[in-house]
Amino acid sequence: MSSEAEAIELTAIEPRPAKGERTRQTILETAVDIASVEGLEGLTIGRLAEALSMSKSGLFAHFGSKLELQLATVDAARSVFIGEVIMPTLAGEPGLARLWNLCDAWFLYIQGGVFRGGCFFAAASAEFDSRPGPVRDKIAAIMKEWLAKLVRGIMESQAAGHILRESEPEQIAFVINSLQMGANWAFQLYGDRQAFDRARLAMLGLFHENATPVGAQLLPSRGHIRVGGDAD
Amino acid sequence: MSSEAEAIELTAIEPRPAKGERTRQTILETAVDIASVEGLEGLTIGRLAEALSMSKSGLFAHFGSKLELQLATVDAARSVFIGEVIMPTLAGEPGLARLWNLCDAWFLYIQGGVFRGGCFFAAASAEFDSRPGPVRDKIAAIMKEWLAKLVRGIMESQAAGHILRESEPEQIAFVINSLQMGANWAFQLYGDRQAFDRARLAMLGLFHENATPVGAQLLPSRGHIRVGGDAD
DNA sequence: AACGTAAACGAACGTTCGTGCTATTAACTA
DNA sequence: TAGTTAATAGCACGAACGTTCGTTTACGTT
Repeated sequence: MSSEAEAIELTAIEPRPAKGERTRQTILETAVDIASVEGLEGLTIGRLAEALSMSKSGLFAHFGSKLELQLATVDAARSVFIGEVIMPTLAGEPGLARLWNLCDAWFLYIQGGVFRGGCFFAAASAEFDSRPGPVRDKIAAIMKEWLAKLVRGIMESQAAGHILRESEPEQIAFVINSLQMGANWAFQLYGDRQAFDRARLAMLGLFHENATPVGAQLLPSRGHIRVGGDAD
Repeated sequence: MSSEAEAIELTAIEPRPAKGERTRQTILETAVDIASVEGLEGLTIGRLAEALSMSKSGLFAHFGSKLELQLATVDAARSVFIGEVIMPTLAGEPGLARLWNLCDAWFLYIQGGVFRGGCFFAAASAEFDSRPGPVRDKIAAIMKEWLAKLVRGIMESQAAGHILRESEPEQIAFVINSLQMGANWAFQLYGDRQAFDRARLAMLGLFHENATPVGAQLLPSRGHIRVGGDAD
């Protein structure tokens, strides 16, 4: 883990980051970009160095091993995800409206092409789901964070009286996540932008099924989502 | 493509397959197994040869290039999928019952561990969705076959009066596929067998939403599916 | 301005990758 | 059973992999 870096960051009284840390950040930005397309194994030190116009060895010294590079890359992707999806939806009071915004932010995150290869973690978990080790563990933990975030949002909506108490939060979270996976899959493989409308439509249906009357009023009307745009 | 092999198979009047074809088949069985775990890029000629206790060059001669090996492997996986999911559900008359059986066969195909790495095509499409070329094209085409199969099943159910005419088949097929992706993802990453129950439950809900009264009677009752078993 | 450290480089390592050759063995045919 | 073709092995190649080394450049501090 990056305990060393964090310890340094804590002891230091926030000076402007050292040269090394700055390039490390630059490296990781490119690493995330490459890994989202080529995968975390396809992310090669040589290729990464070439993309950054620096030497393999100079780059390598920042991480010490490929494994550490992969872990750092996953961490960097997590930061991007948090900044892109989580942070913008922290404002607003807990409830169904905020939950919908969170889900919507996820779609925007994919549609906006934050990662060139689509959802970084969908790709990474597919790549590492059969490769035991620290990388897999980290990816699994991060995705659990996301699922837990969804579950929490659903429970908050229940507490606010927006979602039926008898609905099971884990079940709803599973379906939300599945629709996101499905949309990302269709978009990546076919460039199908309709998939986002389909997923949103299905998600709206899911929410309406489980919403109380007061909760239902917080959702956009079904008519606002039209499945159209480019097929194939 | 395997046009050469097919031509040979057609001109011959079905004698027992020649030695070459037999070993080619053996190679592909192992190739599919490895690729489902390590991916189609991780499927290395050296590793494959070692797993089969044969020489790299001897194995290589069967395909002529890595690309052809990958294409043949994808084709072989398709055959397995057809034998495991499609064929068993060809019997029975078109309608909602058969459609449900088809979806159920898919879950059994994953739960049964037909491929060690889970759904071969889910893994393959995630791996190649950002790598243009013949392999990607083939995977995309095969997955389109599957989606088309689902759409056809839904349309047949509409024709049989089991599914509402105003329901859009493509939308339903998208959700079915998403739930399958989601279940496969959760099972591969967390070993979560509950995910199958969750996906089945959601799918049953989807079908009930879109079913006519007569169609609804063809579905298993919601109570038959209990979410339980091992959590992670 | 000079020093000490941190960062980047260039070259080389042992492997493994995919892909050609040329033999040699095994399988089918006459 | 002999002869021919098909199948497999052996070896070598250039390139790229992750990693290590010693050296050189650049930065940050007194």
